[in-house]
Amino acid sequence: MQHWIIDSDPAGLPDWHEAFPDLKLVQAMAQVTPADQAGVLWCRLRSSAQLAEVLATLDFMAGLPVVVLSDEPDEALVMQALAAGAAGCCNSRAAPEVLRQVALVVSNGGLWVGQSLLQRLVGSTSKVFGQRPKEVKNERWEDKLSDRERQVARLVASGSSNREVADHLNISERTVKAHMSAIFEKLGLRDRLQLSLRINGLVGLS
Amino acid sequence: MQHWIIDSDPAGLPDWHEAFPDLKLVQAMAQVTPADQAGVLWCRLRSSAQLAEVLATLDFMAGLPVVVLSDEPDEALVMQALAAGAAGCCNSRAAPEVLRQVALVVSNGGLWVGQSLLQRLVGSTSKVFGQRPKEVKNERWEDKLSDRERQVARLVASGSSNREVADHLNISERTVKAHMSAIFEKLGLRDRLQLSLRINGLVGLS
DNA sequence: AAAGCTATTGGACTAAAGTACAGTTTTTGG
DNA sequence: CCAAAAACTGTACTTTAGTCCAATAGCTTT
Repeated sequence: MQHWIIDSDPAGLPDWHEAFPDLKLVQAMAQVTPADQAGVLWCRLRSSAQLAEVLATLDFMAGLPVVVLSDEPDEALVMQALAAGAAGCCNSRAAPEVLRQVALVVSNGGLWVGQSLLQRLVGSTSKVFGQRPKEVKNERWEDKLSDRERQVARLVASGSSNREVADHLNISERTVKAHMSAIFEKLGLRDRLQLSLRINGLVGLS
Repeated sequence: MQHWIIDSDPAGLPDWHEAFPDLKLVQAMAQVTPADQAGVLWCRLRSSAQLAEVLATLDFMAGLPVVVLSDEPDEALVMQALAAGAAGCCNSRAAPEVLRQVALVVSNGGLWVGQSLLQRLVGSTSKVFGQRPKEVKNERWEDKLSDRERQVARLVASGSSNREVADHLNISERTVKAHMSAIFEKLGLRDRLQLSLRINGLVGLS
């Protein structure tokens, strides 16, 4: 899966690189060479004026689903983007795992709609929105792990082998294993597949 | 993760058992013993009149998210269910992998909204809805696998080990490995984690 | 300063996972 | 009926994954 991110800032955001180690960060549409394989095209909007420009070129991105990244997304923007053919719209500073989840959904033909928007669409003060999130927040996996463990967990959950994680973080494979054991212990899991389900399980609604 | 399904039919549907091998199928609310661990409570509606009855008891199901199963779900029903505190509503005859995906979403505090409803909520004839699904359908993983391979793939993708799959299907572990090799070959994958991402990747929108 | 958590790594080991090669039986379609 | 595909199984092997025991070093809290 190939990820193209278009942003006027050549450095992009750190989380992007963590979310997609093999990301291609470019400054203009023209630099996007439509690969034959599957992928996602992300466009960061620096101003709302840019929206029209971006959406106008969506048609040229033949196979790739397009996700709009905005620093201050509002619901109107999301609606516009979706109506114009984008597969989703989310905050530029979304956590790496959220970005990966968005990628999973849109690369399979789905649409990504954030929970806040969905809440307005449904238009009710559902008990679920009011209550469940709190219960769940008490057992967010992120809170149980150290920074390094979280980093390892994300890479593994996205399909990397221990060897690949080790190379990517410049540590020994042995250390990766140590982190994995700690992760399993802390989260009460059995293996990396369960970890993936735990981390990627919260998909579809941000 | 414990799954309780309430249905007046003591046998339930075959797909339910395939989706959740360790499912607890009961005939009445009273038979649901709220386990301390995480789980999902599924209620099958046999008539729309049952809706009020079911929703009235939602409050008693302390920790468990509730998903309404309907043989003929319509958008009004889904809206009612959500507004009353249900975490989702889907077709009783949904495919096993869809059920599992619903489970993943709701057990993590999310809401499940089907694509058709979302489409109406968004209220536009988005290009994404019109075009992408067709492209994607040409490479649906289900179409590339045999019946048995599909069955194995689903179990593995939901976190089962080879041994567990073998026991569940009453075949040798060796046979499971054979199926796995065939699956990897046909789908061009490397290991079971990639398979899980491929299968569970389409999450959040049915 | 001592205690505790985190990051790091090593050796050694057990257990799964995955592959290669080879074979039988059953099912399916022409 | 025959051919092809699918299902099933075995032995043997290589590679990952995961665990156990042990150790060093940095950083934080009491």
